[in-house]
Amino acid sequence: MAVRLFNTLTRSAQPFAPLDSDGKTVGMYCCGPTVHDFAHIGNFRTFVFADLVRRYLEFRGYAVRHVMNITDVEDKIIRRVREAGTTLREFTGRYEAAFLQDFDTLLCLRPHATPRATEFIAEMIELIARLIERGIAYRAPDGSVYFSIDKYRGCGCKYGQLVKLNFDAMRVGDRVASDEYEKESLADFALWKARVPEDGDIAWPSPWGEGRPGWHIECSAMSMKLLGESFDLHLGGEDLAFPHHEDEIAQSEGATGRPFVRHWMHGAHLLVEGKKMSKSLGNYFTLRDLLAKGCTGREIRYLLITSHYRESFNFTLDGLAGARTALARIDECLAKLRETAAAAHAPANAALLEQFTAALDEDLNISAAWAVIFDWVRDCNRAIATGQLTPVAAAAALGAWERVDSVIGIGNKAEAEAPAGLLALLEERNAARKAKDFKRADVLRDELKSQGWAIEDTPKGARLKPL
RNA sequence: GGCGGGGUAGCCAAGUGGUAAGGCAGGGCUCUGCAAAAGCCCCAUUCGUCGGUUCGAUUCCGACCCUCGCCUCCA
Repeated sequence: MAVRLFNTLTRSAQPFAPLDSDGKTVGMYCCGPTVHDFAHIGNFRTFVFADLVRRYLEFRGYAVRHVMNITDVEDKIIRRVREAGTTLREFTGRYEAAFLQDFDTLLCLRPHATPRATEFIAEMIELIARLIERGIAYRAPDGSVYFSIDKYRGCGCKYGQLVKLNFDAMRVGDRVASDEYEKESLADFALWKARVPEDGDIAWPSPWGEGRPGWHIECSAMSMKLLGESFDLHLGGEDLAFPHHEDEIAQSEGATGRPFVRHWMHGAHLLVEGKKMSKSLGNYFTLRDLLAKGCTGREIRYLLITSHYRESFNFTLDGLAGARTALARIDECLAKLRETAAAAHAPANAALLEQFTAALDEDLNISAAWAVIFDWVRDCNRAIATGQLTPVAAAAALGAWERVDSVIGIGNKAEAEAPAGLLALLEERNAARKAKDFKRADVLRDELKSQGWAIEDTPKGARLKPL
């Protein structure tokens, strides 16, 4: 049994096998954020998807080296730095910190490296120089350096590996014109952008004069520097397939003459309330907007990984409410398992793990995996309800859950401890109930409720739960 | 216009050439002083429409309708 993953290069799911001779080490690169604003929920779908890929490969025994870039120089950033009258570092530092905080909130594992574009300018210049040396890139009269798709093709390389392209039928829109500098050919793209007055002091020296890198070159330079000229996995949102990833392939393979990435994976976008997210529709949410509505990172993470990564997903506030209920069901089950297991120990239950693995091995069929998990929850609940679950069986179930959770990463709900004063009120209510003074008991229940705690009367006694 | 995804219950969402997972919502029941919480059970004769292939189609093929994305800012 092998992990099968869909590869955009072949448009089919294929068995995953690392390039490394040990068969264990995996290099994985995911296109990270452009730090010009707070990231929105759609951005995070991609990062949670990448986190899931990494966690699952680790679950399957691979040693993953996960790299995610931070794009901290780019047109929009430069404009906003100018508008804000601040420095590049100060501006991007603020949003980078916010991004990483959001990343943690969503319970994503931090990549092993998060290189900033501005700290790899030398590597980018070196890569561009190699392309010029090979005759694939050229310097335009304005001082910018462009990648020549014609020359690249002339070397026997293929442009258009990820997306089927028909350049003749391509619509030439306004956006092409607005990005036009002095390219030889329409499809050529910038490797190095010559400094213009609007750039202010945001520029670096290079053999071709002052300027700044084009957008695509950073990912080629940083991924190859940190993972090698050929590596296993490259991930990103589906919109990046063209031109960003196509151009990355061209730059990298054009410079090295070697295959760049073996396996490309693209996450689909999400809709919000059935529509494309847009500020004017009022369905544009940053993670922070959602947290302000009172939901947790854990709930958002759950919702983002309830559906398959290659399907567009409809993110709704209703769905978010449902996420809370669904997670509570899992939490309840786990709490009861822990109570039943007590001090017992046992190896992880194999049945759950087998089914879970079988589901995710098929191109990360997470929906099928959730079905396995919820079937398991129901089975556990039934066994507990009928008193048939032994402490050893409960411990085995918990052992398996721990493995499952290493992949889905929803963890355990933080067990909030009620303040002593409230516990005293709870005791008072218990006494009142015992004395059949239900009026008094209900008053105490309301009092606790007004302080944000609900009473749950269980067969084993009353307990407090935050509302 | 070119290319590529989708349309499965009230909502979200898997899946298969042999008769439809799971979650949420809803309904019933158990527990409870009552309630809440929790648990159990129920909940699509049917998979966008129309044709075709087949013993059999939601699944394969064709046409059509609707929808989303990419086509050099983009997760």
